[in-house]
Amino acid sequence: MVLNTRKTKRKEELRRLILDAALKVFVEEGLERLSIRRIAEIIAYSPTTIYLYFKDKNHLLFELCELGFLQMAEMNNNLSVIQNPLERLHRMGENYIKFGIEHPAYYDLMFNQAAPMERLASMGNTDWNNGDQTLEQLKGIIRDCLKQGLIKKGDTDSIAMAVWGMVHGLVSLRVCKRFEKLVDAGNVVQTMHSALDWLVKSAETSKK
Amino acid sequence: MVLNTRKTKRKEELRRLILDAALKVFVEEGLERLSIRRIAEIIAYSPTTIYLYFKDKNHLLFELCELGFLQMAEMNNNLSVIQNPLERLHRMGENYIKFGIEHPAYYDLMFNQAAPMERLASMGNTDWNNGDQTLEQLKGIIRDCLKQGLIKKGDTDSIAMAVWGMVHGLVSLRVCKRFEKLVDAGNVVQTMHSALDWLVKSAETSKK
DNA sequence: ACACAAAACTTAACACTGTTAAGTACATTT
DNA sequence: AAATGTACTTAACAGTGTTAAGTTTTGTGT
Repeated sequence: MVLNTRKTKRKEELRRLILDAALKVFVEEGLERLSIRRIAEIIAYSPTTIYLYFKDKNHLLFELCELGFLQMAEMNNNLSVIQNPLERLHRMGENYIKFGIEHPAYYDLMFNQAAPMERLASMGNTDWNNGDQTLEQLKGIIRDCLKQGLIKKGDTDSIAMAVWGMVHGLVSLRVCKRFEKLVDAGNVVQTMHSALDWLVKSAETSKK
Repeated sequence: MVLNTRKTKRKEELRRLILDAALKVFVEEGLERLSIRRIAEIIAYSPTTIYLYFKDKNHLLFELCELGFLQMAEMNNNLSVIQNPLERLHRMGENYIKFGIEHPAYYDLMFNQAAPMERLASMGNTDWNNGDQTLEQLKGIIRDCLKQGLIKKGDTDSIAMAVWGMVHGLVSLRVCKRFEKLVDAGNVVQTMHSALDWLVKSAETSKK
């Protein structure tokens, strides 16, 4: 028993070592430079050893994704203290943008790359826990906004997808290097925020 | 002179043959299966021949992008007949969604993949004509909306990025297979449209 | 302490990828 | 007919993910 846990612990340690090395490479050098052999080199093991801990590269990338979602969820811890649902919605959007700007490699992997989703597909798993969880949080906030009459009436799901779609679209354009070609490089973040501001303000019920 | 044009014509023909083959592969089998060797096999030439017509794979992909933008621009030909700028805005969004749904491989290449943009970067070209052109068209429509007081006052650029961001975000989530994991597969397109409807309605000045 | 079994790890290889240097075959010009 | 230039190919390099088979290390029971 004790031996068993110690054994699994050792296994967990190398697993973690692999993930850390992978993280380091793809954050510092980009996803295209993240190869099995490159990871192996860093942790000073043979490339094939990695396959004893991860079924294939997609599985490894998927777990990096999970780490990313963990970090994103952490970033949203500051939401609970905000009383006003509309403000909470606004802040969630700002958090999202912040995450994308600060962790573009993570973001790309979590939302743009095909590889991590292929892991899900290969296991017959049709739903996507991490994405769903974040979306549910967003929907909850929007429901609160609707309940309190802070935004105009509408279908929760449609509004949620509109809001998420917009922030994702902005971050995605930036991460995929389409944004900076169209807006002055210095203004990118500012433009993203003012677009979000406009959206929230548009959705708001005119109080008067 | 005549010889010269005939010669360049022959060159153009093989160029086009390569692009067509590339198009066929990446539309039917996906971008990851589009390799130089695969193209060469289809056109029955040696792989290296392709390098006589395209500097590298990024240049080839960039030109596929251009074809995509051409097609997208064609799709927007139906805008000019619409008198009401707000309706025109709405339709432009619908066109965008339609394009993304009908040509996911093209869309991925045009907006998500790094490769085509690397061509621009490698040539020191910092701006992005095709994207800019589409964005300018959008801005023009928004300016018309503002001028006629059809939407609430706001900065043209911010509104443009909000609108483009949203439709791009939705299409992008769908193309990258994040959408269908969160919404019933049958409802994807419908959800996208109702999100767009909500946005346009929110932006609209309440007439009464 | 020793033999055996199981776990951990490596070597070598396969089938791919983009890309380039060098060589060949053919058409055109002189 | 010889020389030049164009079009194309062969062979190779350096890299990728991945697997089968072999080796080394570790743990266990006697």
